[in-house]
Amino acid sequence: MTDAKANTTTASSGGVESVDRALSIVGCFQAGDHALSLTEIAARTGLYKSTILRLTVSLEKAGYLVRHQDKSYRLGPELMRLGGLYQRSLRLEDHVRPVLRQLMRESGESASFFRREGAWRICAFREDSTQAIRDHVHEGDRLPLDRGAAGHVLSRFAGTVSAADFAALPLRSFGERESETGAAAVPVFSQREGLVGALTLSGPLTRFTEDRVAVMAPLLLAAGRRLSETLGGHYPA
Amino acid sequence: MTDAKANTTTASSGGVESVDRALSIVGCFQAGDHALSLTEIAARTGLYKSTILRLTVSLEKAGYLVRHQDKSYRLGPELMRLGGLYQRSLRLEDHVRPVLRQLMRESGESASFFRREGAWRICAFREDSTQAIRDHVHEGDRLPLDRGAAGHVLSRFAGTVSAADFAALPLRSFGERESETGAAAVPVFSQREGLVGALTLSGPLTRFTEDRVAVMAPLLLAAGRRLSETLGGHYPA
DNA sequence: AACACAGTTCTATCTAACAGAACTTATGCG
DNA sequence: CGCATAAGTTCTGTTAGATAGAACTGTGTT
Repeated sequence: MTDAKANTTTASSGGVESVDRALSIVGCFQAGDHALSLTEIAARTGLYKSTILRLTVSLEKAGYLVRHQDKSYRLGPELMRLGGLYQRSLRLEDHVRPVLRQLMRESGESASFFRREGAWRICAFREDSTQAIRDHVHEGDRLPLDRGAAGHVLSRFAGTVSAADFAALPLRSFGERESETGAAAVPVFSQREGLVGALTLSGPLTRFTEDRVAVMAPLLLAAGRRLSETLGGHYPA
Repeated sequence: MTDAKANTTTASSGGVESVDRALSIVGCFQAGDHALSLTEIAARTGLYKSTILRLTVSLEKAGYLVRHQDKSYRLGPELMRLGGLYQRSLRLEDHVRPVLRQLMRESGESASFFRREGAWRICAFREDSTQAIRDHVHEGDRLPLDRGAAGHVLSRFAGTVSAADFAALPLRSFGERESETGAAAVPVFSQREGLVGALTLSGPLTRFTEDRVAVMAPLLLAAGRRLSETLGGHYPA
């Protein structure tokens, strides 16, 4: 390898450059971006506009992007199909959703299920509270692993776990990831994978006081235990 | 090289081949496929295994695919993030308006989009015909749910739907809600909500004869299907 | 009218994507 | 148990085709 232009950000081996670039275009859409202009995409990715124009033709053909009248790019419907497929391929969903729904009904607060994904946690499933004031997290959202009740659960119950760890459940957080939000969370285990995720109840701090959380605790623990048993994992007796 | 101009034959033109191929790998996952082997992917896409191996490195890096212990490929979590983003970026209006405009241009009649609202239906969006004689409904108008083509659609396609229901599309009404007005309507579905509304063409009975409506029918059906697909819902094949 | 800026087209150059053979594990089957 | 066959992986010479960047068009602003 005669060293190429100074440019290459990824540099590292393997893969196909044009594919990396194309996916970086899709990837530069972040929460809140409804539409991005060619110039904006060029700024975010560092690619030449002509290159983007070429790559987006392929992305449009595949339905990953849609170009609007005003020349702006938006994400395309194929992503929804694939996102749905991904979720269903984890058959977790069938078991988790009913539990979330029940948790939400019993507690009145939003119930979510987080999975670890590298150095992050993603909200795999969620049942929103029906109350007017609630926290806003959506399925697919990626949150930090080191903040929030669910984050702590995914960190602490990843390896071998002591009885003391279970005694501390549910793990709580108050105004930690977001200043106005509180949460309580428990782990979920399966037969084959061990820790698969964290069940959490979350909402505004005004409703997440120590007292209130103490009421939610047994609901969460029961749900975590029940779901884990369904998946073949188990809590200590 | 010699004369570049001549070589316009394949004309699959535009786009980047390696990106097309990479996306065809992701695209070959269909409902029910939890995991695909290298060989299976090669069979479905027609690509060489070595090519797939190279391309999948990029797809894995981007989180579009995950490779399991057993060497099988599964869809990756990035797809869920993007799918979620897509759904939230859906502003119903952005997708409905262009469809209405096209419907109106193709048919020459006023096109409207109705949503159910309790025991009523309201005209959420509308594109008026340019003809001098036309029916007069405005955005925001509240009409009865039990009269008119769009009303019937919103009633009949609300719950579970049979193939026979689809065979009857578009639903028609002649001088029903208003003595001088006729209409034809089809349902629109989305991924999450199911039935979201009804697309309708309406105008004076003098232009809404059985014959004329028969001409509009395929336009409406195509529009309903297309819009539904954009929103992640679907018509039966 | 002149400017600035977004989007688009075009092309010579040379990278890096490709096909296919060769090789190394796994899996089945008699 | 061992032979057969298929799955997965690595390697390489060739050249297709992806790239960078200049040039161009169109649109809105002062």
